[in-house]
Amino acid sequence: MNTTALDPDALTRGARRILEAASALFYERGITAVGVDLIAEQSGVTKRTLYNRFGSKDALVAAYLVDRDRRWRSAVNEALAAPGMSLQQRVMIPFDVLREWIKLNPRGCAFINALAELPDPDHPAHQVAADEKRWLLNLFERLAAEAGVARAGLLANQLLSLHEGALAMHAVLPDSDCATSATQAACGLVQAAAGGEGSNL
Amino acid sequence: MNTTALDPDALTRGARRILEAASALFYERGITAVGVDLIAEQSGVTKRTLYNRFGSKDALVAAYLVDRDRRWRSAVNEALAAPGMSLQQRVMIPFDVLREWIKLNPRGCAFINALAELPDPDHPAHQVAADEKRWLLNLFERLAAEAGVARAGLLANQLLSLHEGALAMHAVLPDSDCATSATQAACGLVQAAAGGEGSNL
DNA sequence: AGTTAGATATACTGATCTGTGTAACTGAAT
DNA sequence: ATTCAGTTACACAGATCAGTATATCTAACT
Repeated sequence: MNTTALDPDALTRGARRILEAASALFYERGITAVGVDLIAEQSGVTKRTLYNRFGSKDALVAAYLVDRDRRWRSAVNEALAAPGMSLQQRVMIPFDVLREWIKLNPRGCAFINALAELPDPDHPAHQVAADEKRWLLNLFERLAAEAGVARAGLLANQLLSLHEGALAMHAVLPDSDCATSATQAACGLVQAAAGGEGSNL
Repeated sequence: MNTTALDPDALTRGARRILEAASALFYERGITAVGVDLIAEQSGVTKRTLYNRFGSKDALVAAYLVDRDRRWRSAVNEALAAPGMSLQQRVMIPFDVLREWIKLNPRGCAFINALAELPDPDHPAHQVAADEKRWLLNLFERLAAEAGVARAGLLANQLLSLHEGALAMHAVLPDSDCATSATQAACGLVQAAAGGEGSNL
């Protein structure tokens, strides 16, 4: 009920276990296909506790997406904090994170998948998904501008499509290794836009 | 029941109306969220007829995806038949189709969306989705090879990610116009890979 | 010691969903 | 004229699902 803000450590023990179980189940099996009874059972918690903590399944879905967004941004921000990278290499960081991320998340983008099941634009999931993509888009633009790219907004759009496409294709054609080839393409686009000539891969 | 092959015109009047209604509803609202009662009502046909024609909801879902794949391939093949295009321009044709396609299909890729809701890898939808993506991947590779690209397989992978990413992003950030910027990026990649220098956009 | 928040246990409601049973109707082809 | 595939109308079974009711237990904080 009070978890709308989803303060990182402000969750009770039960709420944390519910969120962990729900995250795994929602991502692996889909949101509509997973019932609250299964989530309660998998998290070793009563359904009553689930409703006491989150209020409704929709609110739990929103909490799942917000938490996932938070974890993903943490991974990107952590990689951005690594020292000794050129400005052009820094633009590529989301792709470096992506290649690791898909190893543990082979079912594509959780936000795209959630929107597929939740057509109502007023569902909180839509805002969370849009925020996540816009955050990455803005990050690409900022990093591109810092690397001296003239039309950083355009390049950011292109890198976003490459990034999201590679993530989605891994769920359908995991053998095609789109993440690696997309990284190479992104590298080429960045170099062309920045006017450089060194190779980063 | 006999519609597993989905012969184009071998459908009865009722079956065709069911498939049309199901296609619109599944794409716009999601598969699990749409019940067979609603499909029957929207198509002006009895639920009994629906089960007589398609046997089960899962089979109807498979027919929906196969039909959609067929319509999309027709659009691409039609564009490929247009005369007077350079070999490099031909590699870009799926992107030209995409920019038109998303105007009537703003909810992203129906196959990606379906997989999000159907985690069972044995569901026929998985095969249909994989076939659709592999067909486009092979088409990109063939067109790239015809345009004189050396590593056509690598370029095809990159173009696929760009294409699918733009399609997916249109569902989340429709204002970002990823289809146009992705087309430009694809154009640049094709030119760089083919060693040419003319602009196609 | 007493209060209180968090959690347990279990049964239940009401709605929805996929799929079936049965009987009758329609229209076209043989 | 008869046959037969396609369809209608409608009720119903069986399962699942989100969410609630009620009463009890536990552990920490004051």
